[in-house]
Amino acid sequence: MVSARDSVPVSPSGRAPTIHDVAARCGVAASTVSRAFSRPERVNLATRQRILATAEEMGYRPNPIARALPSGRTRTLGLLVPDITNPFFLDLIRGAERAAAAAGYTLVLADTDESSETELTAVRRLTRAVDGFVLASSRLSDARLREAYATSPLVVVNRRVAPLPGVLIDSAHGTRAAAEHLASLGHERIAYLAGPRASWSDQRRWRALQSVARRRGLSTVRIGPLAPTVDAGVAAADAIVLEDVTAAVTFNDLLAIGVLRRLRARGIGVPDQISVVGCDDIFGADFCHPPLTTLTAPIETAGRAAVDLLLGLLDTDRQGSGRDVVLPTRLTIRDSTGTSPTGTRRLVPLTAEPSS
Amino acid sequence: MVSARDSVPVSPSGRAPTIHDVAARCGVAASTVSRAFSRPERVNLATRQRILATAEEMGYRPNPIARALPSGRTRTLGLLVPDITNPFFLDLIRGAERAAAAAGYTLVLADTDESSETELTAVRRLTRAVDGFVLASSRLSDARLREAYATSPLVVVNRRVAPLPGVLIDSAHGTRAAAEHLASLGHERIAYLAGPRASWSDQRRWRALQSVARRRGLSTVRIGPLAPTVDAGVAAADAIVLEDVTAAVTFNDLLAIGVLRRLRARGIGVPDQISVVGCDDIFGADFCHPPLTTLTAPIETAGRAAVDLLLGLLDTDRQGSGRDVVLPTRLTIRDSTGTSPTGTRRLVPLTAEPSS
DNA sequence: GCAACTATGGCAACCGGTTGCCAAAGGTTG
DNA sequence: CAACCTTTGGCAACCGGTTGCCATAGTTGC
Repeated sequence: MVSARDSVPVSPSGRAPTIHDVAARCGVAASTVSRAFSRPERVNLATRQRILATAEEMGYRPNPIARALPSGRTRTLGLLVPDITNPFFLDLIRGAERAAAAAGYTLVLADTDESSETELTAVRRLTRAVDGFVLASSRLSDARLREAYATSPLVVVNRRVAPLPGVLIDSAHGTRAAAEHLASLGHERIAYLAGPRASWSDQRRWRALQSVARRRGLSTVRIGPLAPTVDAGVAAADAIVLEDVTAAVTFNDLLAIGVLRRLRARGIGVPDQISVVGCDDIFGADFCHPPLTTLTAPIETAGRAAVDLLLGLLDTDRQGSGRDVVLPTRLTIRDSTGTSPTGTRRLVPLTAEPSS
Repeated sequence: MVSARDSVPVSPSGRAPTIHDVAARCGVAASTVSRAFSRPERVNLATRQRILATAEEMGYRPNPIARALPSGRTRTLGLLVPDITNPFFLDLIRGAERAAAAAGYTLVLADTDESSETELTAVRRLTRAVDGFVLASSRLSDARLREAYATSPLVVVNRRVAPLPGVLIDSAHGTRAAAEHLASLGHERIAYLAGPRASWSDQRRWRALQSVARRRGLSTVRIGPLAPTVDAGVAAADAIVLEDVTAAVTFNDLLAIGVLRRLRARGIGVPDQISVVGCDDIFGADFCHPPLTTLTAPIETAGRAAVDLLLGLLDTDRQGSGRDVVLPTRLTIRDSTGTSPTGTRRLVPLTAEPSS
């Protein structure tokens, strides 16, 4: 009714009202007020309503810090990414934030700056401040990760480390599809622009590419390791040209976009002279020029899955509800790939893969 | 020396060691251990070193929650954005995260989903969990914002609300430059794709555009309000065509990219038939097709400035160290603007602006 | 040689909630 | 009507630190 009442916090001291202020005003004990909020069935309905009304009137809000102290649970999750600059992580953050919000959790975000030092420091600093961690593309060693896992619940993304639950975007299948796509377009020599040395997905991708290359009699050349950035792609484009390939598959879209940019600046036509395949399908991949053929990765889903996995770990009821989550990629063909300028279009039918 | 020692936490109970465990092991009181960390000069050097060594050996880490309770300071800042999906906020988050990290603060991120309800809930939920807020493009009413400001330190971005410190990216000057640029290319009828109704910058931009239009004798048409998304841009492109303009200025780059995409799909040449000017220069604006002429906004700087302003608010020593921060935009000319297909190229010299 | 001062460490209250345990009140059953 | 059960609320300890105040011991000054 009185608008001033529910907007301005009423407290004796002028500071935010506490459970004790409410209790005093209601003539009950603080514990009863506490229970009125967190354990309604332990309090008489009438008493409870009186307490809630008074609390509302006084503008009382439970202090999350005080609440977290006895329980040790903050309803907060830590998300650590190596580089916020990378739009890949934008999608991941988005998915994680949504899943966290849906479960009533808050997300704490930290950029580890591609440094395992910084990452470790961040984990230590946050350790009792959050209920668990999602480490995306962690730069920590396997040993360090296991160690951290002993201390707090933790899920890794894009890593496979023995006992830790992880979310993996497996581009092996997608990479094979991309390689077959290139082979069918007559490409015979393909460059692979490799990502960071420690990357699990980089290894998967390179192996998948090679397996198709062997079967199809293509030759491959690996360029890298490269930082997963546009600038590195710009620089690597020249290396591609020197290698005299007709197609390039890149570790991620940022590299591919860099390559596109540089080739364009040099007047080298894409896909007329060189075909380019990216990976991830980040924001921008569909409207760059030419629109990028890429492996579409369910990044947002991965962020969501990581948080769900972590929440499962926290929930003592359904312990170990699931270990790893493996998400597939699929090939999205746009305009950056075309028939090879040298080879003739191969119309070899795709052979069924051995199911090993 | 013994590697197991500094990695495995040693505690009597099996839980993480506390200040009391360290104190017991050292034969001192808990308060002394506390002081050894937070008030070194109050403890004898020898005692202190003994305590630190023992703490290290036991793998003791201060509990940030327990630390925050008496002081009320969590060394954590809340950053609320209406839509993480928007790359504009990616840059803002990046800047904010960096500034926070540099000051030893942690960032809590929340997406308010373009809803003032959600935003208010998030503020309330986080209120005692963070030391202050950065509200980016807040959807809250002025009254609510002032109310929140009474409760906790708070900085707004892209809003101007009487007593609250804010960071503003003022595109008025940039918009005038863009309008002059279009005028000099012979455009006489310009569409403006408006952003959300409540947007402060949207109003600034529209007014700046109109002021140049009046001076230059151009006609303008306002389309919107529009959601600041690619999809809205796609839809708005058709409206632009119907309006029979030769140039369009958009509220942000997402809209511009949507417009570009749709015009391309319809076979309408940019800039041959229609020129497009975006705003913000987000990731992707330079490699879309054609590369977008846009107002480059120092978004990351804005994020950084917002956090710095907030930290200044928290720091009782240098209270009110600065109120608003206004950051300018500048016109970045790329390939989405060109001479008007109808008008002849105007070579009217730019008149000096009245300095009012 | 004694008063005054300083350096150092301990005690205990406190931050704002949560929760185990107990007591009082009221209701039920035989 | 007594024995017992259930409901409800209070007391007090606790979560893990921080900090004001005090006690002790050692140092300095006169």
